[in-house]
Amino acid sequence: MNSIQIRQAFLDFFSSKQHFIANSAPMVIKNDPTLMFTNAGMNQFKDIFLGNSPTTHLRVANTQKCLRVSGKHNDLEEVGHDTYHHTMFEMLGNWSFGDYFKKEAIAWAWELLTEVYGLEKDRLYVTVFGGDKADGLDPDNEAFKFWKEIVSEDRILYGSKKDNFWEMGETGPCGPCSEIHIDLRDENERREVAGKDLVNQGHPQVVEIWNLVFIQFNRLNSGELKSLPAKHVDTGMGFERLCMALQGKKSNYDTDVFQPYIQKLSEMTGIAYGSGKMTDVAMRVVSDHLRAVAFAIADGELPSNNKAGYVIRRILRRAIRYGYTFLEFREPFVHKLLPVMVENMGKAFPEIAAQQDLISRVIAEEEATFLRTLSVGIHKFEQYLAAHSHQKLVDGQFAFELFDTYGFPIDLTRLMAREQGWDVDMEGFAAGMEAQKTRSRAAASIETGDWVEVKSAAAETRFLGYDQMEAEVELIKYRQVSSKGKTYYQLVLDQTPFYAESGGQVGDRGVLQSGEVTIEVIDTQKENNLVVHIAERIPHPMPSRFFARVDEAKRQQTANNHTATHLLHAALRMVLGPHVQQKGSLVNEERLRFDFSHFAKLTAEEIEKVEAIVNARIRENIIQEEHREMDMAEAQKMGAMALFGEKYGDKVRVISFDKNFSTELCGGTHVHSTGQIGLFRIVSEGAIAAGIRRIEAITGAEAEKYVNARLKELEAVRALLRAPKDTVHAVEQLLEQNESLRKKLDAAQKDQAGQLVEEMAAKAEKLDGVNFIGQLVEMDAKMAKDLAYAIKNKVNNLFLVLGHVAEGKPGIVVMISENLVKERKLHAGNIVRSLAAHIQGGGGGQPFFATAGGKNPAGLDKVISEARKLLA
RNA sequence: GGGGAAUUAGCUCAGUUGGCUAGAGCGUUUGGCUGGCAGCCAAGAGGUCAUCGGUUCGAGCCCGAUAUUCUCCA
Repeated sequence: MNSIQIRQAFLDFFSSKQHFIANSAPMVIKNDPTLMFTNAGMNQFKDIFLGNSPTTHLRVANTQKCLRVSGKHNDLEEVGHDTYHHTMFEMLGNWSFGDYFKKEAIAWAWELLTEVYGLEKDRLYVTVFGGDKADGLDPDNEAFKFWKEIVSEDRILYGSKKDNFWEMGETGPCGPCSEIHIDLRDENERREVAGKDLVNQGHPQVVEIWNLVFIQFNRLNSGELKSLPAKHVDTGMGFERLCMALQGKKSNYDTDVFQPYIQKLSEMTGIAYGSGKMTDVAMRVVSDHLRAVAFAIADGELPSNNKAGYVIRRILRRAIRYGYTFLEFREPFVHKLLPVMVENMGKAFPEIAAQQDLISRVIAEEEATFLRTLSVGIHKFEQYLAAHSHQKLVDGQFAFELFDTYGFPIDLTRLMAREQGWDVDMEGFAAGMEAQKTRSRAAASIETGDWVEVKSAAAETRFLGYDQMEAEVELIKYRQVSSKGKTYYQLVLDQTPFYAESGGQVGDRGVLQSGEVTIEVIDTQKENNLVVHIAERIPHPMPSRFFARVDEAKRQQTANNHTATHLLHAALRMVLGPHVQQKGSLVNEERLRFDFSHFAKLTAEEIEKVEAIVNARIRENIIQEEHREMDMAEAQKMGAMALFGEKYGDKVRVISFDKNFSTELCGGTHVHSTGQIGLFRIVSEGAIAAGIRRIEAITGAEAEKYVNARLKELEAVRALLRAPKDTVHAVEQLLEQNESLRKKLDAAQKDQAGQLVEEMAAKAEKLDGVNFIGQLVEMDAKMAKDLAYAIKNKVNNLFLVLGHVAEGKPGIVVMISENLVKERKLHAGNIVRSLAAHIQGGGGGQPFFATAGGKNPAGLDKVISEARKLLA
C-alpha cells in the first residue's frame, strides 16, 4: 500500500463504522496563549472533553496535521539526525464522545491493523494500564478483558502510570490508555530477544503505533479523581510510523511519505541517499522541514521575527542551513521541492494545492533573504579573521554577536573556523546566550496579583455588544497586574457590552459606573477565553454592580472600518481574482489595514476600481444580514469566505452585506447598513512579504478629513501659481525654469569665485620663497573653505591664512601647499590652534588644511600679522 | 515584550580615536577602438551620507529622538 491508500483506508474504515470524517484543523492556533501549534489530534476537540461545548457528531475520525518543535522528546535540533523524529506529522485518530467505549475501540483498532492493513499478528503487542496506588486506581481489567478476546494473553502487558495513564494537564479529563506496539525487527533478532521485552524500551524497531485513550475521569484541583458521566475515546496513530510498518521499512524516511523529496534532492545534487552520514541527515532535515513550513504557510502563518512566525522561520532556516552546509546549495532550493509535495499530499490536504503558488513564493523569498544574511555573516567573519590573525581563536563574544545580531548560525561559525584551523570559544558564546536569556526573562516578567473573587460564576462572560452599548453588569473577579513599573487592573464581568480584541478588531473603551463611582475601561482583551476589562485605577471599596457603557463614537468608527474591510475584501476578489485571500487585518477607530495574497503591485487603475466598487456599495446602503449561530456546513453553503479548516463543531457567526457580494465568518462588530460608512479611501498599498500585499484605508470622517486636506493643499498650490488652467503643466514649467536658472547661477557663481580667486592670488607676497596670502574676508566658514581650496589649485608654494567673519562670529582658515608641508615641516592644524588664541577660540585639522572658530572678531588682524611672522 | 545591529550613487558595499570639497565595483550616458564568450579604452552624469534635533572651529563618523529593515531571546 502506498501512503495515500493507507490514509484513505483509515478514513474509509471508520466511515464504515458510522464516523463523521472531520477536516484537519489548522496546524496554526490563534488566540491560545498556551499553544502555538496543534500538537495532537485531540486539540480541536478539547472543548468537548472539557464539557464546554456540545458535539454535533458522537463519532468522529480524521487525520490531523500536527507540529512539534519542542518538548521533552522532540528538540528541533535533533530532527533528521535519527530516522523517526519529525516536526510536522499526521496523526490518525478516531473519537467517541460519550458513545462507544473500550470494547469497540479495541476491537476496531485490531480489525483495522490486522484485517484491513494485514499486519502480522505475531508482531503486535498491547499494553494496558497496570493501576496506581497513589491515585487509588486498579489495573484496567476491563481493557484487558476485551483484549483477551482477540489476542493471546502473553501479548498483553501491564504498563505504568507514566506509559499508560493519559492526562490533558494538571487538571481536567484523563484516563487509562492502551497502546499497540509493533516489532519490526529481522527474524534473527527476534529469535534472540523476545519482542515483548523490548516494548517501551526505546528500541527504534519495536515501537508504539497506536494509543487508545479511555477518558473516564476528571482530575480536580485537589488531585482527586472523579468519574465522568460521559466517557470518551480518544485515539492517535502516527501516520508516518504506520507507513513504515506497512511498507516494511526501517525508517519513516524510507517510506513513500518522504522518499519523493529525498529522491528529488538526490537528483538535484547528484548525491545518492545513503552515501554519506551528513548528506543523509541533510536530506531528511530538508524533506521534513519543507512539509512543516508549507503547511504553516497554507494556514496563514508566514515566516517572521516573532512568535509562531519566528518558529516557522527557524524551521525553514534550519533546512536551508543543512542544504547549504552539506548539500552545497548556494541558491534557493527548498521551494523547488514543493511540486513533489503537492503531488503527494495535495489531495488529502487541498489547502496545499490551492495555495501552491503563494507557498512557493514565500519560501523562495525567505531562502533568498537568509542566503543574504549568511553572506553578510561570512563577510563579517572574514573581516574578523583578518583583524585577529595572530590568535587562532574566535572570541566567544564575537561568535555570539554574529549569531545574535546577524543571525549567523553558530555551527557555521565553527565549521568555517575549523576550515582555517581556528577554534571557537564556545564557553564565551554560551555565556552571551545565557545573558541574553536572563535579560529577556527579566523584561518579560509580569506580576499578577491573586484574583479577588467577588461572585462565583460558572459560564464565561456573556457578550451583549452586538445588540447594545450599555448594560447592567455584575463583577465576578478582579486583580492587579504590574509589568515594567506600570500597574493596571483586570476586571471580569458576568456579562458585558464591551467587545474584546479579536479578529483584528481592537477592544472597546468605555466606563463602568456605580453611583458616584466611575471606572474608566481603557481596553478590553481576551485571555484564555476570559474577557478582561482593563482599568488603570479602581475605587476602594470595589462596588459589585455597575452600569457599563461603551464609548460609542469609537465603536461606531471601528464598525465603519470593519465593515469597510469586508467590502474591500470582496471588491479585491472582484477586481484581482479569487486567489485573493485574507492574510491578516487590523481594525481600529482610525483606520483599517488589510493583508492579502496577491502577486503584483496594484496599478493605479486597480486601486481606483476597488475604491469605486466599495464606495458604490456604501451608497447602496446595504443592510447587514447576521446569522449568529450557524453550522459550518451551512455557512459554507452560503459561500462564506474563510480560511481553510475552521475548528470542528464550532457554531460560527456569518455576516453578509448583499449575499452575492460579501459573506464572511466574523465575530466583529459591524454597521447596520453600509451607508453609515460614508466614504472609503485607500491611503497606501505595498508589499509586506513575498506574495502578500497590504492596503491601508480610512472611512467616514477620517476619509473626509483626508480628502479635504488634499484639496486644500492643491488649492494652496494653485493660488501660489496664480490659478493656472493646467496645474501640472504649470509646475512642470516651473521646475524646468528652476533647473535652467540654477545652472546659470552656478556658472555665474563659478565665474565670480574665479575672479575672487584671481584677485586673492594677485595679492600673494613672496616671503622666503613662499607665496603668502593673509586676508580678511566677509563670508561664512563654508565659503572660506571653498575659496581656500580654489586658491590652492591656482597658486603653488602657498601659505594662506583667511580670517573670516559672518554674523559676528570670527573664524580662521589655513591652507598650506603639500610640498611646503613636507619640506618645512609645517602643520596647519598646529598653526591654526595657536592663531585661534587671538580670537578666543580653538580649532584644528590636517597638516595642509585646518580651520578654527572663536568669539572675538577684533583679534583677526592680529591673526594675520602673527601668521606673517611665522614665515619671516 | 526585551536586547543587538543596519540605513552612504540605480544595485552591492568601503569609508580606520571627528579633519572629506564622500569613494570602489557593477550598472548607466557619450566618444573612440574592436568580428564574438561579462569586449576594450577614455570621458561624464548620478549623493539633502534615512529623518529631525544636539555637541563641536569642523559631523557620514559622537549623543538623543523618530522611521524602516535585519537579527537573537521570551
